[in-house]
Amino acid sequence: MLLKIEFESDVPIYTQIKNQIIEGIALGILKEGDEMPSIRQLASDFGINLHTVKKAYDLLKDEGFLNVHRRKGYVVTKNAFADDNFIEELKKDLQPILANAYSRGMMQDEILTICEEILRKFKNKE
Amino acid sequence: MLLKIEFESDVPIYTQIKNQIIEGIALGILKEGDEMPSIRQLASDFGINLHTVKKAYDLLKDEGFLNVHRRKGYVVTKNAFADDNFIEELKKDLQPILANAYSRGMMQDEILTICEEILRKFKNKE
Amino acid sequence: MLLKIEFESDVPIYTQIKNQIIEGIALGILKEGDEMPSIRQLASDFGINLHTVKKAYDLLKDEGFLNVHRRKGYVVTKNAFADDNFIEELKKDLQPILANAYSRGMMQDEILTICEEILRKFKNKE
Amino acid sequence: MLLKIEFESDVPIYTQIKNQIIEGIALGILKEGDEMPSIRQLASDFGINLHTVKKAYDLLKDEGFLNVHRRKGYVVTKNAFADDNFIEELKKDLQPILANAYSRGMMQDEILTICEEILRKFKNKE
DNA sequence: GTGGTCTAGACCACA
DNA sequence: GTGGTCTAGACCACC
Repeated sequence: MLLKIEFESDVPIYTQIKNQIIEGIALGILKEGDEMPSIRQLASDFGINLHTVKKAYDLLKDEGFLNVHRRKGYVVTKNAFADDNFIEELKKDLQPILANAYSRGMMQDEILTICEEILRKFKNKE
Repeated sequence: MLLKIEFESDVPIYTQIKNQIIEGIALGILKEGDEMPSIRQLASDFGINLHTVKKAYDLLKDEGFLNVHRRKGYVVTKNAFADDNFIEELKKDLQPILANAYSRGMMQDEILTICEEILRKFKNKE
Repeated sequence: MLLKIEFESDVPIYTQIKNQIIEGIALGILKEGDEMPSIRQLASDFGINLHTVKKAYDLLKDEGFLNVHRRKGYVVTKNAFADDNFIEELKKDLQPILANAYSRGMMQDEILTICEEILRKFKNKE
Repeated sequence: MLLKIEFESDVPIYTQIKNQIIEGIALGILKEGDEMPSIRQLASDFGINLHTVKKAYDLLKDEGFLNVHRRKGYVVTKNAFADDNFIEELKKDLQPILANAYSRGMMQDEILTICEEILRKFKNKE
């Protein structure tokens, strides 16, 4: 699992970490049961503060992607599921992004192809 | 064009305005040449600050969705286009959202269908 | 709304704050729409750190008892409801406490009476 | 007596052990005079540290639920009783839990019924 | 060793 | 003014 943090980005560091871990799960790089690097480890690896890492981990825990094991620390889990609420949020998140692409002249198919490309990289479910 | 502002959203108000105007363009509700309500008008309609509306309008101007006309005020334009930079950004924006949906157990097809649904609402280009 | 913090308690300060706010809602002292004191305000009132207060507020937000309004700050809301998950948790929380009382020789009725007393203080729903 | 330890719970393991033993007593599974498994035994059964088990046992001893017998090891006893202090603590523990349930829209009767259900499982005193 | 809590203080985004 | 993010560093609980 290789994280890449952009310090100049306007997206918060903890969000970058969170997103990349979720992408790691989608890509099959991170599997259920995998132990995450300790908060302090990851923080020192990237030269960031442990609270920043903790916030990312805690959000992932709240969403059901991580669990805290009393001995192993944070562990990948898969309790997150797509309920109706999530689907609603998903649409709300996608809508402005897709609208922007469309309003810039892209065709529906072009946009769909990009979505497909991204999804194809994700590991097929066994 | 009906704007709906959620004061308890974590999305900044100026972003909400900006997004909804872009969506209005995608949906065909706002067409090239349409005059936007004045900053003062819109601000007082929603009981928000002038600066907030101006920030949204200015961002839209920077992106090529609005123009400032000396007499008519802000006017819908269509100078925004999808260059390589934008496509890169688009992918970067979509990736974490799609990964999240996928990691929650949704199938690629399900996710694509949602994208398609959203896109279908947008007005076909004449 | 009067908060009382016990610094020598082994229950974390942010939990004390969180609990008392929930009790305030149950008692009818805090009503939907009420604006909470600002993070900094409450922190300085009690001589504690603003992060501690923020953690309490954020937990309450996650549970649906508070919302962040862009102008008013944290506001009492009532999105929290008792789904099956909550009921499960509730039982899991109550069980050891009630077992302890029972194992110390209290009769079922005695224990129930205490629960009733506590519940009776809560404001009847209109 | 079957213990079940959740390593990913936020409840400390020694507390889980302690609680389940008290519940065992309430349920009548553990009776006065019963010999507990040895610390070593229990620790190795669950792959946990000796100190963790010892801490649970010692706390139970302090509260009057266990006694140390020179030969038999830890033995169930029933010296624990509900003095005024305990009743105070009991109320303090119950209040936030019940307030939470109530603030989520449960009716007083619903909550009481749950308490009753739990209590009913406990063995009637002979 | 791990995570959990709390402090003190800085700077930024938003309205 | 509000909350949001990040840092640096301390001390504790648990295993």
